[in-house]
Amino acid sequence: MSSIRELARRCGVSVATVSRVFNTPEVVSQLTRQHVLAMAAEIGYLPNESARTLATKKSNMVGLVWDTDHRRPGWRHPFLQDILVALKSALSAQGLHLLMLAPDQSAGLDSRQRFLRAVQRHSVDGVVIIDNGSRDPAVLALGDAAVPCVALDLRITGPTCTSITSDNVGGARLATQHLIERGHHRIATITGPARNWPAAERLAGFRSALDEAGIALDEADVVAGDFYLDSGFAAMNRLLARDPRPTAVFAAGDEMAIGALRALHAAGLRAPDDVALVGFDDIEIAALIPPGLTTITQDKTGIGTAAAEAIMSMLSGDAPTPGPTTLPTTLVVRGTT
Amino acid sequence: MSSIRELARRCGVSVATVSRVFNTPEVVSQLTRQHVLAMAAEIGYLPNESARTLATKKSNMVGLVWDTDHRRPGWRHPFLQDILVALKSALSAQGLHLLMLAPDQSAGLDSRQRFLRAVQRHSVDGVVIIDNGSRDPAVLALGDAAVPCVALDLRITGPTCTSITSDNVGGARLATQHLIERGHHRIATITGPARNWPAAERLAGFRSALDEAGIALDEADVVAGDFYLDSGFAAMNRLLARDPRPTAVFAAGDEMAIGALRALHAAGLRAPDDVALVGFDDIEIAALIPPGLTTITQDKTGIGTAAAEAIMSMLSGDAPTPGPTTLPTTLVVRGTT
DNA sequence: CTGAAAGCGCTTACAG
DNA sequence: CTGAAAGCGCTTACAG
Repeated sequence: MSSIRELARRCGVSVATVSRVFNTPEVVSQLTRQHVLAMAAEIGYLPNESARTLATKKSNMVGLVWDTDHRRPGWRHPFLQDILVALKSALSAQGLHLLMLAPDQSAGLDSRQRFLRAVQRHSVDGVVIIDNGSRDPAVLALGDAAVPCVALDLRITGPTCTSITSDNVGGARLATQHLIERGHHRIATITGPARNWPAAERLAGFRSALDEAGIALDEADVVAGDFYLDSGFAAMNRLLARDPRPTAVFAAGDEMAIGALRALHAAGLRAPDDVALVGFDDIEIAALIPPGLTTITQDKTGIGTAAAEAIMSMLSGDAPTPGPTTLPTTLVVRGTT
Repeated sequence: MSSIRELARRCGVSVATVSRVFNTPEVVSQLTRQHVLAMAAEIGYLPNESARTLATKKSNMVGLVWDTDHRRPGWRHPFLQDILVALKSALSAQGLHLLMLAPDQSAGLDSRQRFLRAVQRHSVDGVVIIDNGSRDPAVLALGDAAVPCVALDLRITGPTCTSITSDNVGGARLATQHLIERGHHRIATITGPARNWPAAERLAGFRSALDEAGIALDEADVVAGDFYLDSGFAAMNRLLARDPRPTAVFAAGDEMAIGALRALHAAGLRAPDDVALVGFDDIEIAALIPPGLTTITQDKTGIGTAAAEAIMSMLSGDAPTPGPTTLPTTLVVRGTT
């Protein structure tokens, strides 16, 4: 609460000097430095961040654009919490705060402007964007903000923008190849929403692995889900209704895989004997649900850390990585294959 | 980027007038208001929040104190994400941003000061504290900040502080009574860490329900876990080693309950026939893991919303609710009982 | 090594 | 309904 002026007065120095002991201590004499520091501790002086931001144009805050409001009810990022922990930890280690922005509420804005304006008003040093799972890429307008910007699982363009995502193509290929190695040659897939970037990549990886193995794909074996459990259930039911039915299924997300597993059980079938199943994500449940879901692991902590590093690298003047940064995925074999 | 001065100049009015059209529009003539607004849109003027905060001492930011760094590795709040979504949504609806604070990095601070200082420097309008699961209540110093403050699952004192938690006593009683109604009279419990507030309450609820039913409790049937899966596994093994063994177990957290279930299976036993089991939390897995975990539901969204409401109510001048605000818990019966 | 002064971009009594 | 002016709490050339 006590201001720099008060502290300066008590120390008999100018506010400039006080400012220097907090910002460029090496430039002030040891004696005055110690005096100022001691007095600061005594009266509980703490520099006001708003004033600093106003004066320096640097806020030490990274904006987080995460649209919790326009979501379909029930939407839930499968492992956002893990990403957030890693992101916040890495940022915190550098003294950067993470500002979860509320969309600007001015009347007459389309949703894609609301976050952009919130970003601009707050002098954040950078922004990280998390896929909101909505069909409306409200958020892409942020490419226009002249601020370092990293998007997770979302394509974004702009001179200060970059993206981070898992190796979805590679992961899907691993999953598919694993099924092939298990001897399957009639392999179906349950996909995510067509316009979702990771979903598209996983489908592409699936196709390419099949192709490479010379296995033909019946398009009726490609059934669309929406990443939610229920859609996996429904999709598996459609697959089971086929005659003959596929002997293996690659579900492009663990939640859907678990829905698919339920459909199997409901039909009196079991994995892997009747149908082999592999998922994608490696969420906590995957290891816990019997017989254990074979799946592709995303490096959740790595994603959060990479996002922080991308921001910080741009903050220190580097150009953004041109293409998306892709994190390795790995196969973890459990009971369903 | 264009400042209020620039906009004023272009409109031929004073900066005071421009400020008024954004803050108290009803006080300026319709004509100038429209003119200013139009010009603002044209040149892309947006008020600078740091400057506003500096001038008004109100930041429209709520600080979030969530210590991701001092956690034991692997610690993971079982449903923080759900709380966060609700909290952020409710805050956003009122135009409040959520600032995830990095602890102050000044040398020579003990950890309990770091967050307090971060709070003080940022002129946040309020702060919400999330239990960091650490034994060191680093965070309790925040009771000293002269700022509205709500803590989740954590006791905090101070003239501007209040707490929010689930009805842990009531929930534990429900769980225990349910077991009693199922005919059990030898009921054990797996507890959380003794100094954890919800853990203590759940144990108290468990005891009181037993008491009320005139059922004696062998203290060897109270075994301590730490809320993690592995501790549930270990605890159940200890319980199974008893002779005779308990016929029912109340685990004070779902993760531990799932660990307990695994221990059961590993011993070739099943729930509910050999041992009945009820958990606490109702995390996603509870419904998914066969045979379905009977548990106590916490209102995760309600907790986040209540936190936002408590803050906002204090922001509008109300005194903090004196005691902790307690959210109802409910029993959901599934396959393990 | 230190100080005086201007400036960062806003808000808000105070007059009119 | 509007403007001139002081003030919010800092930083940073510029001099010395």
